[in-house]
Formats: sequence, structure tokens, C-alpha cells
Amino acid sequence: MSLEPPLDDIAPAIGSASRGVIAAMMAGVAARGFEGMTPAFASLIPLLDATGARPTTLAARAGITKQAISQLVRELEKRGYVEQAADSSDTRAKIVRLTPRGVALRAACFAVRQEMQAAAGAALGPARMARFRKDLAELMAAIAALRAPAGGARAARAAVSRPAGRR
Amino acid sequence: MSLEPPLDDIAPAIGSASRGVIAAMMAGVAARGFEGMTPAFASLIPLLDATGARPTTLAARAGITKQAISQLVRELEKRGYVEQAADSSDTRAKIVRLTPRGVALRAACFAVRQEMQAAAGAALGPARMARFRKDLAELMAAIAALRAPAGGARAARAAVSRPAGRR
DNA sequence: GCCTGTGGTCAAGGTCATTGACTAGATTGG
DNA sequence: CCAATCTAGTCAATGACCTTGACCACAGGC
Repeated sequence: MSLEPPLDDIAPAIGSASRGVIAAMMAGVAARGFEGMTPAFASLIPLLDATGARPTTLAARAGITKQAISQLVRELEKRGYVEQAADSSDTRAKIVRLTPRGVALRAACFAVRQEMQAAAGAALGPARMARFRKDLAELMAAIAALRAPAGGARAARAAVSRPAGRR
Repeated sequence: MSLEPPLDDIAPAIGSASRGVIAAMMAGVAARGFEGMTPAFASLIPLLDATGARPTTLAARAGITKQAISQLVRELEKRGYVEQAADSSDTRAKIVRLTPRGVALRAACFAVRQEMQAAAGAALGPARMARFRKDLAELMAAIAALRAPAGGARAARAAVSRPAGRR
């Protein structure tokens, strides 16, 4: 065996990058005057629009269970960012819709994202940015493929990106 | 307001990458026969060595509070991966040391990391890998710098990478 | 009209980490 | 030598986030 520890390891690097992005997101949103936000809110809000969406749809988009969405929505409703309405075409269903305040929050989220994107673009330039995105995608595909030695690569990808979808 | 959503956004991409890496890590460790592992263990174990380290040191390395380390260590001890000993040079201090079983687990963690690294290297080649790491680092520096409009860039970096150091 | 599938909820639990308050031993400076 | 202080680690409580499991109510096909 080698002397190893390959200390320039991608796994921790990506983890720490993820934490950094989340921290920046939270800071940016707070700086725009939205207090008491949490990372989960910041990633759920951009999935919504003023038209409204069903919780189940949101769950699928976010890659979490509908119970989890339910809880988050309840919290967001409590804070006045979303409201729930009945779906006229399906008595069982609800529609989660952004309130005006929610729309403002969503705008703030997008603004922060764009700010990050802009900072990234300024640091790397468009060409390297594009390259980076491509590399990242291929990297993740390669790592996801580890779980699927042969055959069901499709299934493995789905399993990774959706923690506990259906049984 | 543009039509925007810049859907090829780095923030979600990095988040999803991070989740993918964690999933792969867990799967790999499980495949090597270590059941009941959790992501936190998988990221703590590689920070240990057979020589032993103090909880406070570990906390600093992991970027979390010493209380959090304390809990994790307790769990790991319960599962037989680490043991605690008194530090002869300081009565207050403890030394956290891997048991033989813990050493095996650590080896498995490194093996999985190397597997991922190898898969990544195979997919991208060494040149693109190196480039990717560099881009990632610059990207994160740029995003971290957003938090520090002027002056204390150093402090902001530290704040991001260490959630709750000292008060 | 029943039967199955889907939308959503309640309840409980688990993981990871935090803040706050505290004890006990180490250190430093008069 | 001793008081003031710093440092190592703990306990207790809390919070964010998400899961599994068990349900109920409605939709829709046959």
C-alpha cells in the first residue's frame, strides 16, 4: 500500500464547500432583513412560486418526504411566508402559495444566489465556471456509479438523489 | 426583474454533490461490513489515529463544538470503536484512541475515500482533477469573501469554516 | 360500487449540532 | 504561596431537519 492519506481529498472539500455555501446563503438572506431563517427554508422557498404547488410536488422537487415538507410548510405558514389553499380539482389536495411577504423572501433568496453566482463568475470567469460545472457533474456521476457496479445505474442515481421516496 | 431563475446554479449543485458524497461514503463503509454507521462517525473517525487525540483537538479539526465531539465519542465508545484514557500530563484531559476495531473502521473509511478519489480520477483524469480542486477552492474563497465586504477577510473565512469556536 | 392508489396528517424517534451553566484541574503573576 | 484566570470536559436542554410507521379520506378505474 501507499503511504497514503491523500489529504487533498475531494470528499471533505465538497462537504466544506457545501457548508460554506449554506452559511453564505443564510448570511445573505439575513442581511436583507429576513431574520430567523433556517437553511431548510432557504432551500424550500425557491421551489415555490406565487401560483402555488402541491406539497407532494414540493417533496419530489426537494428530494425529501412529504411529511418533512408538511412540517416545513407549517413553520413557514406560521411565519407568514406561505398560505395553504384548497385545490378545487381535488378535495384531498392542498395548494401551497407564497404570500406577498413570501414572494419578497423568495426574491431575496434568488438575489443571494445571484450574488454568489456573480462572485463566483468574477473569480473564475465564465469559461472556468462552465468547465467547473461540467467537472462537478461528471464527478458526481462517477461517484454515484460506484454504488451501481453493473446494470441499474439509473436506479442508483435515483436512490442517491431521493432519500426515501416510495417503497 | 428578469425572467431569470438561473437554474444552472452552483448553490444547489454543490449541496446535492455533498449529499451524493455522503451517500457514497455510507454505502461504501456499509459494504465493508460496518453496520449502523452514521455520516458523523464517518467524518470523525478519519480524524483519529491510534496514538490518540484530545477531544478539544478533535473539535477544532472537525469544526464543531467540544460538546458535540463529546457526544459522538460517547457513541463511538459504546459501539467499541474508540476508548478513552487519562492524559498523564494533564489530569483534566482525556485521550481518545481508536480500538483495533476502530482502526479497521478507519481503514475502511480511507479505502472508501480512495475508491471515490480513484473513480473521480478515472472519470476526469489527473489534470482536470487538479484543475477542479483549484476551481473549487477559489470559488469557495470568493463566496466566503461575500461575507467580509472589506478588511477582515481572514476573520470571515475562519467564521465560516468553524461554526462555533470560542466565545 | 368496490378496490386500489394517491394526497396529506399525526405521532414518535433519531441524528447532529447548538447554547448555557457548571466543575475541576492547570497556570500565571504578585 | 495564593488568588485570579484560563482551559478541558461535562450535563442538561433545545432546536433543526428528516425519517419510519400507521392512518384517514378522497379519486378513479373497471
